[in-house]
Amino acid sequence: MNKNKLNDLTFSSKLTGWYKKEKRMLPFRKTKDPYKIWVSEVILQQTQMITGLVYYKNFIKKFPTIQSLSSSSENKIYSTWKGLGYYNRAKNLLKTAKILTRKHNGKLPKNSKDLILLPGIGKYTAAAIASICYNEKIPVVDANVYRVLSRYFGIFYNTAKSNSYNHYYNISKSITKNISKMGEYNQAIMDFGATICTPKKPLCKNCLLILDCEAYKTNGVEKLPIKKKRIKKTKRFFNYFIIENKNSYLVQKRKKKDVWLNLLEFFLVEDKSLKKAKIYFLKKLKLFELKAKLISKNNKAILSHQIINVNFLSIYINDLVVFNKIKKHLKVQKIKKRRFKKSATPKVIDNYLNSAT
DNA sequence: AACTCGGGGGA
DNA sequence: TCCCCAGAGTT
Repeated sequence: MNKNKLNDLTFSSKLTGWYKKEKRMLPFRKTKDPYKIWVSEVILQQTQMITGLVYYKNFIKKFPTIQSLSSSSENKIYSTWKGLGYYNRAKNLLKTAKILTRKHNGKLPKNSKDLILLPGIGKYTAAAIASICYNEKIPVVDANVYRVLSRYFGIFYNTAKSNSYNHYYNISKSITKNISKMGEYNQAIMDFGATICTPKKPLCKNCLLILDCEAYKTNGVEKLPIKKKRIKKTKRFFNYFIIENKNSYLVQKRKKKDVWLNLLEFFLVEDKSLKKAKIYFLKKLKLFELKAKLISKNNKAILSHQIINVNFLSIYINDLVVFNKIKKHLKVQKIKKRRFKKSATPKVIDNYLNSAT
């Protein structure tokens, strides 16, 4: 992003100017009652305005004050919350209401540091309540902030990273130095994000910031913010038993719907524990006098969706009769070593074969 | 740092 | 179907 833009304070001024004219009329905008702001912020966590509004009205009607909430029961609150989801929010509202009645003279703390100590009030909600109700100079960081700032300033920081909150918090701090009404600014950027700078099909034509928007300039509005969910790689543990005599291996073709379909491999026992795999293998053979000798450990196959740890164990069998018996028992095929080397095998097996010679 | 917690809106 | 939403708490 263009660092100079962080010193450009017109962004925040323009935004609050826009907000004064264009803000949505919402019930909790008519009040600065910290209780109502708190309830609205909790309801709107991960919840769109159109969904949350009805619940907000019902909730305030049933529980108009902290006292009425704290003296209620979990069941009664749940019935109001029914269908909204994230039920811990309701649970924590009650929990906090009781704490407030017991320890805080029945009122919410007046600053973000104390607010954040309460159950269900995290970084965002603490900043929202403190700035809106008490004009504390603390920016909120929510999904709207990620979106609006990343687009306007051209920020490619991955919002899926856990540090993204701090990243955007610091940027917000530096661009709001001239803002005196922090609560107004916070609501402005969120309202703007919800109505103009929307996730999909943003209304750029109605945007007063269009001329300075980095994403718009580069035709990349809908590409921001960046949210790279990293694919979680499942860990697997392959233990290959190399059953061999002088010239041949016993091998199998991979059939199941899985990685390496149709490739040739050694006899496989998939188990996190090498020891268990060994026991399983020898038991299956009923040949306890044989020894599976570990020859190569911790080879890795790193695929797009999984990491496969591979061990190789060797069982050398001179006796051709025994060799064939095992072949039949395990339902595997005999193949010349030279030929196996040329066959299509997984990369880890290729590596093994090449390193062994 | 990754998981889990929900349900609805909208494309 | 998938992505997204005025996040927080737990492990």
